[in-house]
Amino acid sequence: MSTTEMPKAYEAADVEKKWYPIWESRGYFHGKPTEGKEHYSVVIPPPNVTGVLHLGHVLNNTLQDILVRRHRMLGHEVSWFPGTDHAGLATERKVERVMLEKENVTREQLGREAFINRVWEWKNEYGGTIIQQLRRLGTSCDWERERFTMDEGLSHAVRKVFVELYNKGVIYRGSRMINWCPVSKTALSDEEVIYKEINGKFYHYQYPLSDGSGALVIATTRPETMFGDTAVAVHPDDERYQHMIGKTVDLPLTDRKIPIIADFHADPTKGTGCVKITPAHDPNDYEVGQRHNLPMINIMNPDGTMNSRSGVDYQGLDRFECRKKVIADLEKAGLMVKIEDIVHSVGYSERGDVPIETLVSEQWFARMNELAKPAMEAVRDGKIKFYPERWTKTYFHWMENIKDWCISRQVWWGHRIPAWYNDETGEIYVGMDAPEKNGTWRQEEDVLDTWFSSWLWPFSVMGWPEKTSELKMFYPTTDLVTGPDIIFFWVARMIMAGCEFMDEIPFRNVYFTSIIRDEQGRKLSKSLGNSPDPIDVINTYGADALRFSIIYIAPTGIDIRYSNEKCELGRNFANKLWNACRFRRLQGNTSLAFRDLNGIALNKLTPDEKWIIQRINWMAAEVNQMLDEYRFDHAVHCIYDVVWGDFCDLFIESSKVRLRNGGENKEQALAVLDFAIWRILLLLHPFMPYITEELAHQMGFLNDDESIMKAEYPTACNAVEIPDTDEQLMRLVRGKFEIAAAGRNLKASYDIPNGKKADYHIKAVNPEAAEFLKSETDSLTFLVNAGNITISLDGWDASAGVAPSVMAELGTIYLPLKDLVDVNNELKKLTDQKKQLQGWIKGSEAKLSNQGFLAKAPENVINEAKEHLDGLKLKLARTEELIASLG
RNA sequence: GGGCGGUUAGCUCAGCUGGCUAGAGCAUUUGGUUUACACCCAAAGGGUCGGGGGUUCGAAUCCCUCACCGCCCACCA
Repeated sequence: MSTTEMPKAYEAADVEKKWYPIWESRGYFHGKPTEGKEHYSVVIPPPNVTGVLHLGHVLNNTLQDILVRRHRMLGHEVSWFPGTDHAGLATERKVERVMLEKENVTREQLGREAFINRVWEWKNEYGGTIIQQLRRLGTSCDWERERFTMDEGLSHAVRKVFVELYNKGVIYRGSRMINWCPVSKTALSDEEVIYKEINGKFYHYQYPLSDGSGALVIATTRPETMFGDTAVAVHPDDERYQHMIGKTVDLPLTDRKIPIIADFHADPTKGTGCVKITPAHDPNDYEVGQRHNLPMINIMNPDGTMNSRSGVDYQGLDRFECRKKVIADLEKAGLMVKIEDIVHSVGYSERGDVPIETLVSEQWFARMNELAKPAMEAVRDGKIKFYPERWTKTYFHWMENIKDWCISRQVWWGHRIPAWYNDETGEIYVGMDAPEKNGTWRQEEDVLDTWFSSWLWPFSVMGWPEKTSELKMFYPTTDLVTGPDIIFFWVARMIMAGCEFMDEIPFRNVYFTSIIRDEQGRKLSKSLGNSPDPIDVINTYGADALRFSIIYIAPTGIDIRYSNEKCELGRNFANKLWNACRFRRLQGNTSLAFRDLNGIALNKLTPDEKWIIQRINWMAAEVNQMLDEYRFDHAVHCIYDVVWGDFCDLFIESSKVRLRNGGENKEQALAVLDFAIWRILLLLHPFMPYITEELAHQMGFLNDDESIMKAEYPTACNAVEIPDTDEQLMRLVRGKFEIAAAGRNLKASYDIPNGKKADYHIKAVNPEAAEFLKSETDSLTFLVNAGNITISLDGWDASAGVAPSVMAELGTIYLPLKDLVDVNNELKKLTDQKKQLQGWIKGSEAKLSNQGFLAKAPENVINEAKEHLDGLKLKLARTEELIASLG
């Protein structure tokens, strides 16, 4: 135990720096598979290896750390599997950008192999940033088990899964309509496309009939795609165009003729009812093309410029430049009819932030509908539970409509698809390693979608496909904590992968975190500049303060409005706790024995002491229950209220009397303080790991080689039973504090400084209250900072001077003020009070004379209502008495 | 178009399966050098619980409906 004086204010920085390395080096974070022990495990949602910590990570990882630390203290064998994600496209683009800025080199100039080496170098140098930042937060990850999605082991798992699914026919290669990002020049999955409402134009223009009998007017938002048109469609039942079906039109700006076809896709109520069909560049048109056997003309290069099929005048133009030229040329040709303003949604690439192109391309896909079935069942059966439960709805909706997953990406950084082509024979070989057969084999250039490794994470981190003891003891994991934004990307796919490859769900509970927004409700983003750096916050307020605050303000299931100032709450709380401990230290005699009330005769405890022990017991039960229900914010509120409101404001204050008096009482008081503090520190540790560890040592509760991390977590089961502690006693203690507050209130109302001692009289409501209050006179005198307090069953004798009063549960407290009080004022106050009481009584009586209420309300509610009415009547009587005494 | 969430004090939010006079923090006002803490203490003011309807003895809470805000999915040639 340190013997140095505790500073007046808690300084987080030094404490945090001190403890983390101690915990880590002593191996406290490491979980070992152990037969016969209860195991608890969590896998981290692996942050991007290029990432830096943001508040989303803070919330997410604090929640996991709370779960993990608590389970460790409950005596379970715990492992929190950490790691990072290679984040294919994101990382590739980041390194590319740095290379371009610093050396003016593109990845193409460098070549595939050299570029990949560069990414590895970059990863090795900067990839640890977020991992170090997580340590600052205090997360107790099992770092010995840290993994990276492109580790050899995990890559092996990816290849194995790919080969297996290919052999089962789940994975196939095919030419399909996909989402294409012209900036990243790669295919994207449907989930990587973000739709934005944008202001656009709706162009109406003519396609002249080839026989010269007139023209069709079509309407489109994308005129530049007309070079890929292979038909114009009208609805089969559309009267206006019946006679034209089967004819052809001259496609303007080209020398092609295209047919007019009848297809129900054409909506007579939209635009002109005529729609141009571009099968190679629009999903709906693709379907129409399939139905009518239309040719597909791809008119675009991978970078979004027009190719030679667009004609010499347009080829090479960017798609949006081309649009302008097409419009101008149509106008020149006199074919443009009108241009309308329109708001429509356009798909954007998540990474490139440019409009994507839908086009037909040769890609690798995974059929998901069969994989989805057992995964849906697992959630439907309750084997996997979602918190909040409503997210199951989103899950089912997606799973029921699941589409094939485009898993190939035209980037270099990632798991290269284990497929080889023989150009001579046209064979395709898919296997764990390159084919040894004769002939020239060329490996597939594409890599897999990042999520194709993430979906294996819960078992690949444990060494799958090897049959490891980790898998045996830690799989399935218990809890998963993640954001609802990746329910499709990750959560659903992990469930499918677990069911498919492990024949077992990957986790039992999924807790979906809130999304953090700024004070105006906007999403946090770098470009808006409204995304605070958590490391700055930690430096300013402390990691514990950040953790505590963010949980305190995070409602379950709805968005959080965050601002740095809100961390003051956690900082202030930490400081409050620090000073409560500091107060205890200043009393001397810290003893290890006291933390467990050893050597203290429990039957001699004072009512206050019994009361605080009960409160602590209650808090322990409550916190555990709240955490079992994943109601983190409630758990934190509960601790805050009991520690600040009950322990500091009431108990510590009232204990000062006993401490001052010394003797046996003092030792007992110290022991109860120690007991309360120790339990508070234990309960709080998962939320505020640093300060609780520091204080546990400062207070002498632990030896230097011990840690609060390894102590037993308080629960309802290990609560301390205190003799002669019933509800009635609790009520009396509460009542005493209430009277004290009433006494202070009187001083404040009459502008008497609290520092000035004043005499009081208390009229107790009954002999029991009188007896109790008398036994607590010292305490009351101190709490009110009174001179002299008389307690009896009689009211204040007004002949001795006017005494304003306040009523409380246990009695009425009078502050005799002689000439300082205006009697009329007092009378008015009391008359108002009387009126108010009469109003309440009237309401209460009305309720109790309501036959319906008496007949239908449950008995306890009726009894409570009666007691309440009695209480009101008593107060009214007391009020009338007071009025009479003044009159 | 379909789904989900939100609307309670000036602000941010509690309020569980309906049941005493709807709570907390911040902010505001007032007072305070009581031997832990001004990152503090004491006290005060402030809400017809988004509108309307219904169920019920009783509704912030359950149902219907409308409005507004936000998110997700589908679609918008």
